[in-house]
Amino acid sequence: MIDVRLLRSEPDAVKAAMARRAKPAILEELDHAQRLDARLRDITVERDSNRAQINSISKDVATARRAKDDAGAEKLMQHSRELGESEKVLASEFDQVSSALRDVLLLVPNIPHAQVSAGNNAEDNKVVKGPLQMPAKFADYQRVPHWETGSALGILDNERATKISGSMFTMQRGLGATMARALCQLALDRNADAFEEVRPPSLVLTSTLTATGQLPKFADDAFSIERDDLWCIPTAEVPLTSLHAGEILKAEELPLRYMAHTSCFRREAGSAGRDTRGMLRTHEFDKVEILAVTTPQQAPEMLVELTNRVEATIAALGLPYRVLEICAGDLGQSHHRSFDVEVYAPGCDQWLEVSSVSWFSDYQARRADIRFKQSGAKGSEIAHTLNASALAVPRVWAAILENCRQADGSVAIPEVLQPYMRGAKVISTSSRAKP
RNA sequence: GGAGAGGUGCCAGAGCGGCCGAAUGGGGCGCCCUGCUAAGGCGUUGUCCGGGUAAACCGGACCGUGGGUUCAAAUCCCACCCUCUCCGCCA
Repeated sequence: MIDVRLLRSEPDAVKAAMARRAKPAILEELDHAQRLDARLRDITVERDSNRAQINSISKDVATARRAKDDAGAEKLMQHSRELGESEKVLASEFDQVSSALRDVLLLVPNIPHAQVSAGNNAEDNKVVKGPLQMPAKFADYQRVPHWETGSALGILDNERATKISGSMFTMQRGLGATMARALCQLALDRNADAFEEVRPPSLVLTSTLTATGQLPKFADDAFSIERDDLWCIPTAEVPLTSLHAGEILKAEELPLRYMAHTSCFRREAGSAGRDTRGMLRTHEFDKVEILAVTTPQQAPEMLVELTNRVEATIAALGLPYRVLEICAGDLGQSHHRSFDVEVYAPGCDQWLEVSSVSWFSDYQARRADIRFKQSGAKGSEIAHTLNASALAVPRVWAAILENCRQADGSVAIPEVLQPYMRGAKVISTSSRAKP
């Protein structure tokens, strides 16, 4: 959520920055929010002074009662009753306007960082690094989509996954399943030097999913368990961000760094029928997320650190990759600035987004009410949050199957993964799981 | 799932419907005393919103959450949430 006070004090600057998102509807929302805010302040002033009168009369009533002046007390009470009536009106007006304002603000996206490049959509995102580790030429045996290699080797069994759970679910088997787990272990180990490992709940409250920005706008993208009013997390970002919701942290404790390996659940409502083969788009997948809570000053440096960490893991796997900066028009709802790391998959001839490294400024923290306090200082400030996929399993798994496919149809396991795979160096038909 | 107890400030813990934003103790911070330490003395110690150019200051809100009663609610009533104990069930 953006700061209403900023909209109040510098509306033109806010609107100019927001216009870069290239979505005119946002500017209308901002106008609407401004009008509601002005109205809300008028009501607040009136309501508070009305209440002040009631409070003061109540004290006078007590004084009169003590002085045995019942007639005087009765008169004061009568007056206060009248004020009470107008308070009821003011209070309901206040509730109405403030919840209307909140509803609008929840839909308003974050303000893009000044350095975010201009652009209207994904086409305008610029490659800021790479491609790296890209061979001059791919062999024909690398030009095989992972779903073909996966089923030939018996490590991807989507037919049965679909039988069990319906479309867009996948299942890895044998060394395929082992490799999925190995990737997570690798990502955790590579970040354990600075990030505390957390195993958070996978089901969360509506308020938790609202804090990170998925609700109310993107309700269709999340699985919900209506009977219990719970939601399946689309990413560990959701519970990790809310870890400190409603808390006031000490400035000297920051930055806080957390990582978590969880399943992620996505309805992919807008993408039905897209990327249906293989593992590129699925309802459930595993991911290791890294997340930081920082002061505003620490955030830019953290953004660089997270990007470096994500990149280093992909580099260690030996995969071809590049880094893109997301332009203003393609920036996610909650994002202040972000970079995508993409891996090239020769079999399906696509650059696959394997991580989005994002800085949310105070947008999520304001929703989640995460603050920090400088020791000795009065008051508190809203914290900043940042996060990244340290490693999202399916697409990296797919990219390995395609990049590391050998002439004989087997897949060479990247060296950094081998220690997590009981020493296996290659996945071949001879290591095939029984049907 | 059943029965009972409870949720108050950084912590512990008190709180007849008005004099309670809240006693008291501990902790933290500041000062004093002391050669150092210990002990002691005095003071101070929440968050949010609005007004004010601003420090001062003024008004409002907050005692699990949401409603209600009342001139007035931490205190009374209702619902919900959470925690603890016991029973049941169980990976």
